[in-house]
Amino acid sequence: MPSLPVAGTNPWAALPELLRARGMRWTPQRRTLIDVLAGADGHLTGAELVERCRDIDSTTTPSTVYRTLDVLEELGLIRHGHGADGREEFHVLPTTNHGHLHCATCGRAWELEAREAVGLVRALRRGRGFEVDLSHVTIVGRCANCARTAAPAGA
Amino acid sequence: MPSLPVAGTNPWAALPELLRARGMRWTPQRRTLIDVLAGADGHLTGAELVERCRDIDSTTTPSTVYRTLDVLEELGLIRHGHGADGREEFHVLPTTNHGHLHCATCGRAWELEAREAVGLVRALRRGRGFEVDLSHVTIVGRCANCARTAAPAGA
DNA sequence: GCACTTGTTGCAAGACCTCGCAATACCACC
DNA sequence: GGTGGTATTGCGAGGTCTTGCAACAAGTGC
Repeated sequence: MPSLPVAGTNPWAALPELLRARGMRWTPQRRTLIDVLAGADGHLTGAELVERCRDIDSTTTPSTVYRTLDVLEELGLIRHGHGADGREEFHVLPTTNHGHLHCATCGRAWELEAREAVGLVRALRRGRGFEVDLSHVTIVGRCANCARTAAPAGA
Repeated sequence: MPSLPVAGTNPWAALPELLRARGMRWTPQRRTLIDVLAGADGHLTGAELVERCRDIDSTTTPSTVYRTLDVLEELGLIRHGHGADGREEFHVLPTTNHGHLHCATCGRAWELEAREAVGLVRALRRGRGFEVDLSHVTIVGRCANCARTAAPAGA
């Protein structure tokens, strides 16, 4: 299980050590991706990440970025989920465990706080023994704005 | 909004009429897809559907299948969501509105019944005015089996 | 400082899905 | 049954992401 860096310190700074401690390596390509991640919090798609890495180092290849993202996720530094269109979305430094809300009409996204989902999480645990990974959850629907504008859905 | 065929009748049989009533057309390609859908209930990925259509008619092209699926979804005959890996999953004849539960470890999937999610749905409606589209929801986590086998997750 | 081990990279191929465009063929109407 | 409008198809190109493989280079020990 990921041993997260001490809270309060800059987790990116500790990454080279963290990698080496696990027999992994600190490479220029990884540094590039970290630079991008450190400078951008919030939600990013895989493609965006690749593009920003290319801005810094034009030789960046997608496979390296995606593989490094896997590593970072294993270390607990990022989380990924899937947006409403199934595209990957990465979330930097998930200090609070949360899911996502996605409006199918306007495309905007919000964070779904753990306390909002606690009922569902508990119900599934009790009823089925199912452990929800909230960070991976994307709830699709219609936001207040779009629900008002459009006619209410039939079903 | 979709005017569903009368409950109890075979909705596939009514499809040609339903299409024509909307100025749409009944084509051999669509018939092929319907044959596949009628013979397979449950959850299917887009790729699976394409493949099965090719078994019947080897000239089937993916774009046609995906476009027909869009049409069928508009008519309310199928629903699509995204599995844990972000791949599209189609659900045939959604008689009950439900979401999906997906185990990230073993890959199995279950249906998430509306009553299990009612708390979340209500909370989001009250708190944010957000209307959840349950059929599009996939909750990822670990099923009872896998949760028992593996060490419990840290967070 | 140098050689070695092996984790990483970059490439190429491929899977899945989308989109624009020209050709086709459904089907409403006469 | 023939005709015409237009929904639909098939193709090709493109975008996102994954995987296998050979070559490379980070970090270790001498």
